[in-house]
Amino acid sequence: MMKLDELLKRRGKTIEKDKGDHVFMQGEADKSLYHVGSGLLKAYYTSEEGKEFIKSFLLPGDLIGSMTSVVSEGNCSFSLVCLESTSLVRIPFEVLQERSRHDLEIANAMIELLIHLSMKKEKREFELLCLSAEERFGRLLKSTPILLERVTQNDLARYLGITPAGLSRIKKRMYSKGSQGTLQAHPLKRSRLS
Amino acid sequence: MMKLDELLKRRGKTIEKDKGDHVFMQGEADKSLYHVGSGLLKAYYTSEEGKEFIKSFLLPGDLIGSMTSVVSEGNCSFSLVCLESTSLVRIPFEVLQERSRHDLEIANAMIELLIHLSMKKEKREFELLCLSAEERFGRLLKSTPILLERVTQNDLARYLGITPAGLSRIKKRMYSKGSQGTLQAHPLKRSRLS
DNA sequence: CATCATTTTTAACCCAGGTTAATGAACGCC
DNA sequence: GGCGTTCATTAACCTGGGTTAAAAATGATG
Repeated sequence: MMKLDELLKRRGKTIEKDKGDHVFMQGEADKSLYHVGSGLLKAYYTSEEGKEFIKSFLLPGDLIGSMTSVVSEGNCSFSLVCLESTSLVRIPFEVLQERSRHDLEIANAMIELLIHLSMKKEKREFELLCLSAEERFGRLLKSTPILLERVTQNDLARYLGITPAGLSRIKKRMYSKGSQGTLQAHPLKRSRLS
Repeated sequence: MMKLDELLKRRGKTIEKDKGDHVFMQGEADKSLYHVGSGLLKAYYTSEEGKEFIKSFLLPGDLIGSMTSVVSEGNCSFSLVCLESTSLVRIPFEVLQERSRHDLEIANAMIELLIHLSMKKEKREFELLCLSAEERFGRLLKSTPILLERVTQNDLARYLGITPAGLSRIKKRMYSKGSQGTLQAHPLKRSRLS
């Protein structure tokens, strides 16, 4: 992992983006690994009807690749856009691959990396398959409460696999359960961002 | 990939299982890679309330690992059970890891393998997040129609993220649409297995 | 601070799919 | 060939969440 950081530093290029800028878009041919330095991004699918489905949010330290795409013959299966001004490091996947081919340490760092990314996907798959939207929201509340203050309710809902109206109802349900029940203090305060 | 096959042959152990036998169960500490030689298996999560959610079906040629688990501190996050009598090759993940550490070719085969597995997860994630149960069923119908004749409607439904009753309704809906519409010949014939 | 744009919440209505329980097919076995 | 078992379908009822559109809250701006 040390070695991979080093490689990223030596061969990667730092990219600075503003809020709203895309890093890449669904359908493009980009195959790279990105390391988030600062800011906030969202990775999302766009359906044929133009609907948006959010795959994940990315925070500093996170890694995301456009190389495990499978839809449309190997082009990017999703888009990556900045929700805040963001700095990230990009390294083409070919570089990683080429270096892996004659550097054992790099290859093993890649293995570790891929396992790490796989575990994240596995977790997401589990949540989508096994949990209700309300349970997914509850988990997010515990694991990454920061997100609630930085993404819109619309994005939050699209990440949970529901619509903003649906999310509002869930919050209300949770609050009323919580107030006469055991938990939850204030009504998950409603406020806008930016 | 050649090298990995070879390693599997040399260091892997062949396992023969009967219908109903488990290869490993959720919560166990097993960390291995399995290669399916023949038969049919299902990988599934069991929720706290005891409900079953099917992660995937495995056919000959498929690979599945118990090493990218993330739930419960690294133990298996799901169970693997045979739906038919099955033959598979098991290789402990430590062996792969250990060999990767001093064999460049093996390490690169592992990278390729992990990317392949990641792509499958990515596809599943996409389907669960972006498609309706009916659309998921439609895709399965096209990509792996064989499954329809070899798994129960219950399992099929649990794979699609719905209940058997729900699946029946979807079939009926599709059939009636199809008959006065454009496609679908016979009512997706109803018959049992085994 | 009044207005405007944006985001969030609500409400009304609808539909997909859950739940439960009953009914129907197929199969295996005396 | 009758019987029990297992699996699949159906029906009745209910709930979560979609859809649309309106209302309320917030933030930005002159």
